[in-house]
Amino acid sequence: MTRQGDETRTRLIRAAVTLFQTQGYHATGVAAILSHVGVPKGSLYHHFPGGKKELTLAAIDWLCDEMAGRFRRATEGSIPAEKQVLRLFTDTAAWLEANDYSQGALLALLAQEVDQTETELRIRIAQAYRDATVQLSAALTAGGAEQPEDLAITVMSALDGAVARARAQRTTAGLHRCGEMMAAIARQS
Amino acid sequence: MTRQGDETRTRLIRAAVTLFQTQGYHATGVAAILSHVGVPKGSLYHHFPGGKKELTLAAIDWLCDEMAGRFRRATEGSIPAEKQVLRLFTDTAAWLEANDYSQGALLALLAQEVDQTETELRIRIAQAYRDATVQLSAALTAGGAEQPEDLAITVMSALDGAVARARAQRTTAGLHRCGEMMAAIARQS
DNA sequence: CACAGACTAGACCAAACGGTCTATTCAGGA
DNA sequence: TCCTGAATAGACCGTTTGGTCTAGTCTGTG
Repeated sequence: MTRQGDETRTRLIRAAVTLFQTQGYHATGVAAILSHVGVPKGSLYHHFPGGKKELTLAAIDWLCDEMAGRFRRATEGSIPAEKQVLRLFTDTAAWLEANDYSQGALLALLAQEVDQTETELRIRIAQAYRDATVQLSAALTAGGAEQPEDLAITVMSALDGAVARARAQRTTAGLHRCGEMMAAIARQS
Repeated sequence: MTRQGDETRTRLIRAAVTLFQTQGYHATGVAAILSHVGVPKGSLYHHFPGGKKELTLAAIDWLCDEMAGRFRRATEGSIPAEKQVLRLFTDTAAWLEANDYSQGALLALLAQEVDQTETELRIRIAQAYRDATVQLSAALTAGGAEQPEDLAITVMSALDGAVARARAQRTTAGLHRCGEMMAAIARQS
């Protein structure tokens, strides 16, 4: 099997995720991704003949897997839904602070940035939303939530929106206040 | 007073808001804004010597005024907070459908797209968030909410996040489900 | 050792980007 | 009427964009 090749491939994907999350899709040129990885153009178009678009699709898949893993891990301990929700917000807040607000909510970003005519990308993003919802919903069910799917959708939406606000204000205060309110819903539902 | 001039100025701002909302900041070139208004480059740089950045600042201010007006109007009738929240979501859903999901949550978009080093823009966006929160908070207080500010932050965040999801999925289902959950919080808080 | 395919390397391209600059048109006051 | 400054008009500039293409370099296998 290709060793060096696969390594380069995943490094490109991870760089794309990182850079898309910091500045968005359109602001991130392929040159930036390349220089971030330290790889010439030929490599990118070897691994992703479809160019930036194909790399983006791979990046969405990668993110999807990561979110799924994160939610699945939350299920294992049978933590109460309320705790799960609260932790989702506090963890995200800590993550934002740790990287000085340079990262963000990738799905929400792409969902709004990507042109509606780019059907392939749009559908993949929609699918990622669905997958994440299913995973989180399962975790919340295990945590005793009553309306797990509605709760999952609401929590994810609030989280995405709160991340955007936090980045502009460079404070996680709103994220924490939002998290407590959402935890309160989880307690009663 | 300049008549034609001011007209062109506001048309440029409105076009910027519309286009930023559909494709984001970086995907919208000045040429696109110009051709949307039907005005040559000279006019833009006459009214906004600072170029794209200055136009964006004006666009944020414009949006800020519109949001403020919208929330202030909600205060007038002393509508229960629960109804206000629900209507915020249903109105937004209707708006999204009406323009075929071409528009979106501008503040959230800019907050995540704009580089952290662009301090001036970032601060203006943060200020817009604050202003909107104060206005919505006031409306919710008039509607009998107990923790109006926390509720305002949470509702705004959920709304922004739900809009992003709705655009990717081209459905307002999530928006409505999210809206009902948020209305439930408003009822109890 | 040799060869085939995976992979790297970067020069090169047309198009589009934000922005500058000069020329021209237009309206209102002296 | 003439003049002045606001406003329009668009050619033009250097840079950067995503993408192509041709060479060259590894590496595992026969």
